[in-house]
Amino acid sequence: MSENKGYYITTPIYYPSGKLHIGSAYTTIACDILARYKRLQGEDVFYLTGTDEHGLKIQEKAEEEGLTPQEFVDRQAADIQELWKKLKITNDKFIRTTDVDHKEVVGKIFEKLLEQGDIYLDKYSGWYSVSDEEFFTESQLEEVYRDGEGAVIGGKAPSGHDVEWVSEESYFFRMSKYADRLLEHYETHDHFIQPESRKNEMINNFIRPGLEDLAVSRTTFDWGVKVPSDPKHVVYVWIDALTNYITALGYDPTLGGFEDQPELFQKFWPADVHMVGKEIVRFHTIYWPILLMALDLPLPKQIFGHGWLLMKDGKMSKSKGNVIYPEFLVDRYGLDSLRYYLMREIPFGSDGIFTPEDYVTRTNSDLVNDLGNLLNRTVAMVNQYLGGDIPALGAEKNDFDAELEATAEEAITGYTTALDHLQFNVALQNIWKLISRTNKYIDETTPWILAREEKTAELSNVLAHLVESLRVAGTLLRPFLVETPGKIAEQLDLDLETDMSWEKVAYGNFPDGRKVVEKGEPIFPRLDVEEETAAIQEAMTPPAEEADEDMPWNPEMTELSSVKKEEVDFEHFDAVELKVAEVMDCARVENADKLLKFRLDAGDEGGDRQIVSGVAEFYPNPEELIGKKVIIVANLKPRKMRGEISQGMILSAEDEAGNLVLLDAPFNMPNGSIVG
RNA sequence: CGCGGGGUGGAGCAGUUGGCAGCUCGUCGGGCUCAUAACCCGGAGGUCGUAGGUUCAAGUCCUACCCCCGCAACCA
Repeated sequence: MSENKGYYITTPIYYPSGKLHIGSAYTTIACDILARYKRLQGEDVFYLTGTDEHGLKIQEKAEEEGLTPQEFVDRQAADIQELWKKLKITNDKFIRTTDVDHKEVVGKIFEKLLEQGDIYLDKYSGWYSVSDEEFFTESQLEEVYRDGEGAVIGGKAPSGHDVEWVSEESYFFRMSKYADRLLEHYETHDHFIQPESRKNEMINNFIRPGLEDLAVSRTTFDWGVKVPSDPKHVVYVWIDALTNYITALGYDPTLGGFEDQPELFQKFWPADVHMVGKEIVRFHTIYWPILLMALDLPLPKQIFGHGWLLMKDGKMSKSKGNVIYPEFLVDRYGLDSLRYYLMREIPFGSDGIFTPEDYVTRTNSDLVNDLGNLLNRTVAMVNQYLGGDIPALGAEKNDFDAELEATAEEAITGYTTALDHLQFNVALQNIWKLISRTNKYIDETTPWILAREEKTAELSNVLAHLVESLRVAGTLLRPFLVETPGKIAEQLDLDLETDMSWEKVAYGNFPDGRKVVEKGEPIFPRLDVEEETAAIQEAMTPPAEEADEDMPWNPEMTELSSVKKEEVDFEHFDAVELKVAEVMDCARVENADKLLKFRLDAGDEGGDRQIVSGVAEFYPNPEELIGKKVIIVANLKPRKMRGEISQGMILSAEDEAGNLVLLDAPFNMPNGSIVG
């Protein structure tokens, strides 16, 4: 804090292959609050967020939509920036890995590491399937061919395609070289990884077993930064994406060392906090620091791996129909309600559960009842009893006053410590302690009785305490809520920037001679719990596709949009042999959660065949399937799974939610009947 | 014995170095009337996953087991 440096905070750069859900908004809002908090305290803050726009998946997505990758990411990045605008995110820069200067520096960094010998060219040896464009390890192969001496000489990929031993060129980063230094850094920097528990996970699972050298280039796709000295290679995500944190500040390895870098970089690097989701802690606490060591740059001060926002039925996913998008909540309830909920409901660092009901009740009880109503009743009383003139605190202090003031002081210190430790929910709890105490104070001092009895001095003192509590609470809320503090200021005739500054946060700084607004409008409208719960629920359920009713049906006009795979011609399809088979027996496969093995009569002369299928979770009582007639792919190449041979595949249907059902064949069809 | 997280009043969670089990919501009863059916007070409700053990004392330490959730393996 005493350093003469800026405060640098980053979110991960998001992968814009689809629409961002509320989880990314959660991270970004958290960082925004931290950024606003530090700015409020007068620190010079640089807040960075952005997008990671390269890679195979983007290339594919773009293709699907008939766009070039660049067109695709341009649109996606614009959408995301639109969202951040909507959430009033105060990032100082939005970096895109397709930015020209970023790409240029990535190339330079790669070359520098290559020159230094940290990156070397080698063969990525493995079993490669040309049609899948994918490498497999031996254990991943469906089938392994061996020669007379037992040496592996070939095999088949899970897709059934032949694999060949390919030594694909790839550049590698020497991770192991830096492992000891990394461990030492962990030990000497207690707060490097937060929360603490994630640190041991990293050490035990990844570092101690030994770091493997990291493949940092690919030749299997080309949407990315080309390696300057070897352009058939594309720089893979590690070096391309992680380096955004330094390229955003203008880092350029060809300029020289730290002292030769641009001012912006020298001012803000190393980052104070890299905020990341727990799923990418590993990349940020192992690969990234090692990369920085290789570049001879200081390491970030802290990596904070926060938890996930889960839904009642587990992880959010489109197929479960439980995805909630932030836009909806903002449009319906206002931005502050969303920001409040996210930061209040989830202890930062662990997972939290989103439910529509929670959202509504939390908003009602905290924002509407406690805070909104407190402001409303206070303003009403000042108007009714004092003609709107805000009084000064009385000279004498009774016990109620003292207790209220003490609570305010505690709230301020509690809030500060909490935020310094990134405990957003605790910080909010502290503010609400003050708000609750103030509501209680009204009951204790009963200003309406004081008014009736015309005890003007006492009454003024009480009301002065109310407005002052609101001023303090409003000030503390400034990093969290973007509209509310301003509304409080407005109703209490305060200037947000001067009267509600961090310097004046301490109790007792309410300026003299102010007047409340004549009619204090409620700042948070009350929500109807049932109605709103239902509304959110509905927003989470994907709408059914709407049919275009105006046009007469013309099948030729119909876009076959439900098709995901490439067209096949008839011959290829005809190569597949489908048959009716009867389930003679069915049981679980040992040591496998998802597998059932079926003994099937498919009319084979040699007897029954066995097929292993990953449907165990949908058929908890496998024996019930006995006697059922199913449809199988009869000429599929046999393969072993968990040691059990599988001679074909049983057809099944799967809905969007992942529910799976085996397809029935009519009972009167004899076993072995051809399907086609 | 693959790795990790977790099991605390109806729901969601706190519980630091072992010392009478707390918070928010809900619920029931009361108070108040300045306020957005709000606010304030009080009650009911928990053998802290199970079984052992250490201790004067265990949600908190030790052992075993059960269950849930991620990841990994495995889903043609």
